[in-house]
Amino acid sequence: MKDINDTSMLVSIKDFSDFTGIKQSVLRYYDDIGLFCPAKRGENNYRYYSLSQIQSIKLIDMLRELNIPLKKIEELMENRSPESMIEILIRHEVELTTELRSLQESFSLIHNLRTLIQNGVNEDETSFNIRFEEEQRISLGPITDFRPNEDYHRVYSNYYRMARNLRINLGYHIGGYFDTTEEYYATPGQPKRYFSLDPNGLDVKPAGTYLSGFTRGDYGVFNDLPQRMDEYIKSNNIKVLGPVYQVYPLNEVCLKDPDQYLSRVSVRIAREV
Amino acid sequence: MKDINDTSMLVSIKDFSDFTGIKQSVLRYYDDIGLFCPAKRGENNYRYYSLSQIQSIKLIDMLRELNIPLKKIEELMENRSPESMIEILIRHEVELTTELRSLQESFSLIHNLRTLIQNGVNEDETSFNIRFEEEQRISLGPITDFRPNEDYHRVYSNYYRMARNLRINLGYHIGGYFDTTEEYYATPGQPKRYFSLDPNGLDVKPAGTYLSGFTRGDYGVFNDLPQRMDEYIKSNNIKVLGPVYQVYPLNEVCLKDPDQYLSRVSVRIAREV
DNA sequence: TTGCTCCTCACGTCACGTGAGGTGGC
DNA sequence: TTGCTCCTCACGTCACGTGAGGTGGC
Repeated sequence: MKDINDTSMLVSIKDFSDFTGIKQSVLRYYDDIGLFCPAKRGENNYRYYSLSQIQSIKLIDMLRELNIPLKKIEELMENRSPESMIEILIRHEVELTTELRSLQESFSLIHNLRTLIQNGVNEDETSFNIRFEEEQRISLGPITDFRPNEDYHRVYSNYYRMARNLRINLGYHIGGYFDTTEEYYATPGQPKRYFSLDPNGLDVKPAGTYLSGFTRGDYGVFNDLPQRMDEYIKSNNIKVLGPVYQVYPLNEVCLKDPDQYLSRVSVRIAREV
Repeated sequence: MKDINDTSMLVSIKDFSDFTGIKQSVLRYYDDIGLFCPAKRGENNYRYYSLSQIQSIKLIDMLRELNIPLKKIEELMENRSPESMIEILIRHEVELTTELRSLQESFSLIHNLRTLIQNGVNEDETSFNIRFEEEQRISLGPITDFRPNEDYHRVYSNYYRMARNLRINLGYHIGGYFDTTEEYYATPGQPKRYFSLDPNGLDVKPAGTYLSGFTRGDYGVFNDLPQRMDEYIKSNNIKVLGPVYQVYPLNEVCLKDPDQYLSRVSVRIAREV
């Protein structure tokens, strides 16, 4: 007969693992390094955990999820007191909020990227299309300083360097911006500015009706898209309003062959009547 | 003279590391295992990364943050296509939302715990106090089946087992609940129910004025608190309204010595006139 | 020459995961 | 006896981190 008072609150490693979701191997490891030991050892050397230990291991697991090294956690649990615990918990409330913000950032980055790729995949890239587009937040970079006939490399590099100082998030897709279609036709490889599709950006690509055309090829390759767009606009009597935006819905993020990259050039136009 | 077109978009490992926030050692490691290689190697074997690789490494870093093994990520980048990328991104948008939810859960767990401990630390535990308390969500467990004079061990264990099936989160603090003060005075070691301080719980501890008393000691120890409370209520002519809640603001989570655990018993009363 | 960045190679480390081989209660 | 859970010990592994020792351009 066992002493009920002693053992009914004690559970085997399997049960404790089931209760808490912490793997048995992890529990054994924590015991080995002295971080978290079972309340009791049986005569057969079995580990027995008390139910009230659940809250402690949950706390340890949370601190570990916050990437605190086990050594630190051990130190902390060794010297625990209400005051020190409060201090630690406050610190991690703060860290958790920044964690949450960074996860939300990741989410919007992934979401943005997917939407962009889907746009590239779903479009009929052989012809122009006209569509209403919602307002989109972006980060516009400074005015570029292209020399005549210079390719994009130097200026684009500078954009990257400046972007860091301007706190422009370079994880988002980067595109080219032109003030007018004329500017685009004249120097299609030399955007007036670069911009980042950052949903927290301070600038905005306005909502409106946009005309979009496509072409395949590596960065800097625009083929005959400018001429085609000019002709299309003229022959359809389209009234062009806003700036021109160039993005690469399909680039090295989802393609290996640069010749297959897909760029889209879109310009805001007056709504058809 | 170097070919500007070839190198101006290329940056050293240090610059690339600075741009992206990915450590040099990590970049070398990714190159070693073939996950992410520099766009070019110099004649001196230096690694040169192209700026357009920033988006790719950002994506890789995000996938890694989602705990995807590098082997999988490599596989994925190796066979990347717009379609496969869209699929992966959608899957991780879903995972990120559950991640976000679990972080929020962690946050409320930590916040709850801290508030509880702070209550324990800040109170004058030698006397009773009367205070207004906000409504608090909780998860009430089923009615307990104590035998006469039985201690809490068996019943409390059963609560834990049932809690799992009832989807009560055992990470939150657990307390005892009594319907009336009489019930508490009669059997202070045998709550009518147990409950969890789960902010997503379906039950509620109502807002109102509460009388609280304290005592030190291990789980199940109540000393003379019931008598003291009875006397206090009678001699101050307090009108008792609601149920009695018992919690342990200071327990093994923040203390090593069980004799120092602090329990608080609070009961809703009519507001003083 | 000096300082700086870069390289490879080898070994360490952190937090486990995975058997292998054996015990013990129903 | 069988199946199940538990144990220890040793080794593997994943994703790096950390020198040691050496190169190369301004």
